[in-house]
Amino acid sequence: MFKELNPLLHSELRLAVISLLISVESADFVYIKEQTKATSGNLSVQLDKLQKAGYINIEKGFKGKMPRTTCSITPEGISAFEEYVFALRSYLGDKL
Amino acid sequence: MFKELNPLLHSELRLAVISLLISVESADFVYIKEQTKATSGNLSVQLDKLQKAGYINIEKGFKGKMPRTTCSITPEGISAFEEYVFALRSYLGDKL
DNA sequence: TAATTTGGTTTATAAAATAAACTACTTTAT
DNA sequence: ATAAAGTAGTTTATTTTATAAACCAAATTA
Repeated sequence: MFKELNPLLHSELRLAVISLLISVESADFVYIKEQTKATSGNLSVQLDKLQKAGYINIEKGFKGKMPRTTCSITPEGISAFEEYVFALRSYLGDKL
Repeated sequence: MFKELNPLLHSELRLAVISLLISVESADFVYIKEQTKATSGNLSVQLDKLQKAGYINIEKGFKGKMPRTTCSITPEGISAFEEYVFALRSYLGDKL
């Protein structure tokens, strides 16, 4: 009846991050923070979880002298997102 | 960019309950428990939250001698669900 | 009448989200 | 040169949520 919703993606902020990254080659911390309106702390924690799950890559470098954290989605991240959306349908009926 | 997801509905079990109730006139505790595969404790707690939010009605009665808890969705529950689905779209792009 | 089952509720524990505080540095102003 | 303010985050602490475990009352079955 109802399919399981991947708890890693069933989180407003993590879902927003994945949703953002899926349509773009990469995005940095600051940009993601702006788009999602997350606090730095929350974003930092959630990016970590997504990375540990293998859903995103995080690269740390510098833009000039300033630190820069760049994120991109992995193939596993893409398929996890697609499965999540598929599972969601079982909850939304014809609404979606 | 990303719309806020009503946290009361952004919960696997509560979403399943609402999803179930929206397509039916009413359903009792045992039926909801079966369909959602929830434990009694979890279901009891989540039904309470939905009721306190005004999203569902809970009627307690008896079927013969056995207690029976019957739930139905309210108009507020319906519109909250519809808004939730609408907000979700902002996360799902063309996937849905 | 003694288990066992049904239909739950309450309480305790674990996990998650969020916010606050902190670190390390850079830029700007004095 | 130094202090103040800003950038880019991380870490830690607190609150909130979700889940599970334990419990309760009544009914049914053996």
